[in-house]
Amino acid sequence: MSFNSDARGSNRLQNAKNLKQLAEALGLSQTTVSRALNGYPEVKEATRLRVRETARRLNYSPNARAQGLATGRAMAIGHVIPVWSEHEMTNPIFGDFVAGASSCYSKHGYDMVLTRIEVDDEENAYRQLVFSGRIDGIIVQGPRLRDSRISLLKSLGVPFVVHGRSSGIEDNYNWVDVNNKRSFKRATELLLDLGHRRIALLNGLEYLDFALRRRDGYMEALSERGIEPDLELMRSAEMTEHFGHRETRAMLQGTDPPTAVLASSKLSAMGVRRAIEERGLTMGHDVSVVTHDDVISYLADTDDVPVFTATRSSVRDAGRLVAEMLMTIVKKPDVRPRNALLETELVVGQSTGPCLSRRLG
Amino acid sequence: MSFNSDARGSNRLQNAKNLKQLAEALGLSQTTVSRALNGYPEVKEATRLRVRETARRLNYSPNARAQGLATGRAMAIGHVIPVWSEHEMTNPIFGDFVAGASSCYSKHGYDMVLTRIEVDDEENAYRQLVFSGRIDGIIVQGPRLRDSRISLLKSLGVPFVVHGRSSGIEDNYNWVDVNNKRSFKRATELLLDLGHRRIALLNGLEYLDFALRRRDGYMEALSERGIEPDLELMRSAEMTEHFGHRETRAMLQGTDPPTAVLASSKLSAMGVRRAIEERGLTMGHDVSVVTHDDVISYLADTDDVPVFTATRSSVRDAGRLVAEMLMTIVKKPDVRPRNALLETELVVGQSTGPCLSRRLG
DNA sequence: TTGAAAGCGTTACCAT
DNA sequence: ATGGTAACGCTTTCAA
Repeated sequence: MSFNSDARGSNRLQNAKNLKQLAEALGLSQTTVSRALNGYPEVKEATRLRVRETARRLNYSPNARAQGLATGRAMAIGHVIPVWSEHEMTNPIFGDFVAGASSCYSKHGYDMVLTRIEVDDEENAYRQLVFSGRIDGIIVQGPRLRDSRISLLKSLGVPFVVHGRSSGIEDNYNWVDVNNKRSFKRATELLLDLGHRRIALLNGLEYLDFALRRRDGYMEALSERGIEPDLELMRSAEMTEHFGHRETRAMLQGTDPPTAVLASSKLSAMGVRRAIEERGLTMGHDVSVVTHDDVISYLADTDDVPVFTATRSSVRDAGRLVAEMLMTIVKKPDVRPRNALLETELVVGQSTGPCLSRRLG
Repeated sequence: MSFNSDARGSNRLQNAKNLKQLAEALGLSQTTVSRALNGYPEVKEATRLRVRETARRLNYSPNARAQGLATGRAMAIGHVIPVWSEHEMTNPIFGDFVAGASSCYSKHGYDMVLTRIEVDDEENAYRQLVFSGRIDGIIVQGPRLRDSRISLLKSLGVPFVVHGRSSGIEDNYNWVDVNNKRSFKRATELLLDLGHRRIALLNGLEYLDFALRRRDGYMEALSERGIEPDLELMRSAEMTEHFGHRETRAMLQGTDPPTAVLASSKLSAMGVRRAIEERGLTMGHDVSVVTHDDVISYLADTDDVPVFTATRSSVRDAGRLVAEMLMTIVKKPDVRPRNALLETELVVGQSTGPCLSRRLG
């Protein structure tokens, strides 16, 4: 019946699975169709419209692999989750950070590729990732002290932005960071001003650079007031609820317990709270707690109650910012390294908040 | 100077950027090298070893785009973040779920591609994603009532697994879900057994299927005890801390406040707690709170204190399971639809826990 | 056991 | 303004 359906109604095709079919249906060459679709100026406006319309009607959508092969661009950014053999290191902030970053990418038409990389053969894995051609740029998470990835990625010639910094690296590189040292110094000073002398620090894993900076700030504040740091009050591990609970309990059972706790994350602060309440003590009365998530700004999230927690949106903003920076570099690779130091703001309302209320001494 | 460097020291190349160069360095054809690297049986073992060694030495790594173009496989799985124009819907569980899933993918050598899709033109976006060839399979998150994506993806012929279910869909499809209805029914019954009659439900957005199921369970438990549900006590929105705080405060200010709150997420439960304490009431004494994250099992996370929270690892396990299922389907597309209903377990320790302690009546 | 050559779906260069 | 054709880097027949 429908013999020769090709010659007669060549534009009555159901679907165009590739450029060739679409071009045939239109009676145009692949070249022209490609140009029309990609907005090249040399194509007649009428043609462009007809091409667009037909492409839509035939449900055509380009093959990203082939596009990438031809252009050298992958239209995707890689985020790497470092995996230690011991612990999995799931960053509690991860979700919001990713949400912010990916919203930026999608604005530019980019995708986000998540890869887990074993820290053991990191070098090889990054090399493979870069040469696989799946990505155009990389976000480096959780930089360590003198992190070797920075020089590696530089030598590979791939655009990258580091979320955080790596102490001990002389080279220039792109980074976005929070002023961890300053904010922990200020938080410690705040507690000192309130009369506290036994201030505990529940820090993240101290091979991560941000944790080192936080400890520095804490130590500096103490030493400037002539207070000897007590190693009993300085604990460091993955920032889980369990960690906060365990260490706080241990410290409260000690001979000279802390009157304040500086917790490195919201999650561990929850554990701190639990330990305090278990002991029949009251938060903000018997023991003060200051939380610090890896954030841009500390905000009171309602008008009348000051709380010291990372707002979800601030983390998202950090993701967005890092991504935005990478986008500009990817699109214009010859820009010089840039960086942004986001000052942490401690917003303290009334001293009647639930966490931090008691003035000692 | 180094003219003809190609012919003389052909295997003294620094790096092989593609198969061609590697083959030249080895004095073999691309075909043989490809076969050697991909473990085809017809290649001599000595050759394979030599090829592997040289590939390593010359830092060769295959181009995934070209591989994908040639094989039709992308070695990547797509996760879609649905975006409503109004709110961004960042699932608090997202991070751990992704961590679990990606650990499964990496075990199989797959990557994970995150895409944001505007709910407005969902159909088109999914179609593009599939035909772009960037992915071999899709994880569907946050299914709605009679979710149209299921039939769409089926018709597109792409392997997919749904995290959750969609009520009203007759078709078979692959899914992994928690027994939301049953667990909320049991949680409600638990509170009823303790003598509570005014039980509030802080539910997630009720166009999401899981929230509907939870409400069903809550309602069924009430009706079986002959209790009329009070719409004043049933609130539904995105599960944020702010939501928990706002609604709880409103309810506690009402004429007939609840004596117990069933919160749909840990985050909103934190808000509930804050509202309770602001009012000078005590958790577990004046008001009981049961939290339910979207989890597999409810576990007491220490030996001596029962708490009703989602453990992070359980969410991770869910991600792993969903991914594992998709992997088997992707590798063997002709398997029949399968699904898994993960029973929620309520572990209740002593009734002396911080959240749920008071026996009324 | 090895190799030559034809795809895979695009884009980009060079004509016209 | 449009078309032919050669890349892009790999896998996979088909031959030898």
